[in-house]
Amino acid sequence: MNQEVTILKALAEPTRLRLAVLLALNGETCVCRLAEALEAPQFRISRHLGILRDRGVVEARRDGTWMYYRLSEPRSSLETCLQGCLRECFADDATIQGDSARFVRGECGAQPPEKLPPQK
Amino acid sequence: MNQEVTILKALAEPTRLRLAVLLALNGETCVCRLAEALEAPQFRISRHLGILRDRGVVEARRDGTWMYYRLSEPRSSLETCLQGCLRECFADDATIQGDSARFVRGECGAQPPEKLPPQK
DNA sequence: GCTGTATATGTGGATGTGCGCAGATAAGCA
DNA sequence: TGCTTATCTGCGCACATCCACATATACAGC
Repeated sequence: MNQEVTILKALAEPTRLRLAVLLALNGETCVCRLAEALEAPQFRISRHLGILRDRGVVEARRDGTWMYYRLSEPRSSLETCLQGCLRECFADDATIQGDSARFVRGECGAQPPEKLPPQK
Repeated sequence: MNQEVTILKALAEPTRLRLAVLLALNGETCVCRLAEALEAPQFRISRHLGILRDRGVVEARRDGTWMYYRLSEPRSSLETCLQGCLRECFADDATIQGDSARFVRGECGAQPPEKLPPQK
């Protein structure tokens, strides 16, 4: 029960929900691209990714200077269900559409060469 | 997006999550039975049901002195998905099992005669 | 009207949460 | 070593949230 509440709390915040949806839709992504997509200052993105990681929603991988975040493997049926929601229930949302459009454009100056494998 | 965050916030609290699961599993229920099942003071149950109603998660019906609460019809794909989670993802949870056991026993002194139709 | 039962709400206090700023850390490279 | 880029974090402020207590409302029956 506490675990479930923790996960719901993690997603019940606009910045974190947008990050989780982007990661669900696009797989492993670096912080700077996420900051760009959300048009939010990098320290805010980093802070919220830290919270998501703390609560087991995402995992991180360092590659040189870059940090790549992705959704964790679900550890409960609730997590499985919620990840399904993230992928399927936000297609119509205007904010998410804007985030995705900026994500695709990806003006993020320094992309490390040929990384970013599509997740799973 | 705001709507979605509002609903997640509504469920991201232990008392409210337990209430929502009970309503998802048992349909329309009066406040006193919910208070019994959760072993929580009535004013706390009432307050949280008010919050859930405020955010569109549940609806209420008055019958004399009693108030009956039930889950609202889903208004978005996220709500549909979450109601599925409420029904299916908490069977193993110890807290929920305790709530359900007390709910079935239902020592709630005054039941209004032959009400409580199974939901939907 | 008055009384009792079921439910809701105003209040104050303690705790939690998100924000921005500024500065810290970490890795790559000259 | 020192400089740059990418990322993280300590701090203080503002505001939201949860709680328990006490009180208020709504209805039923006398």
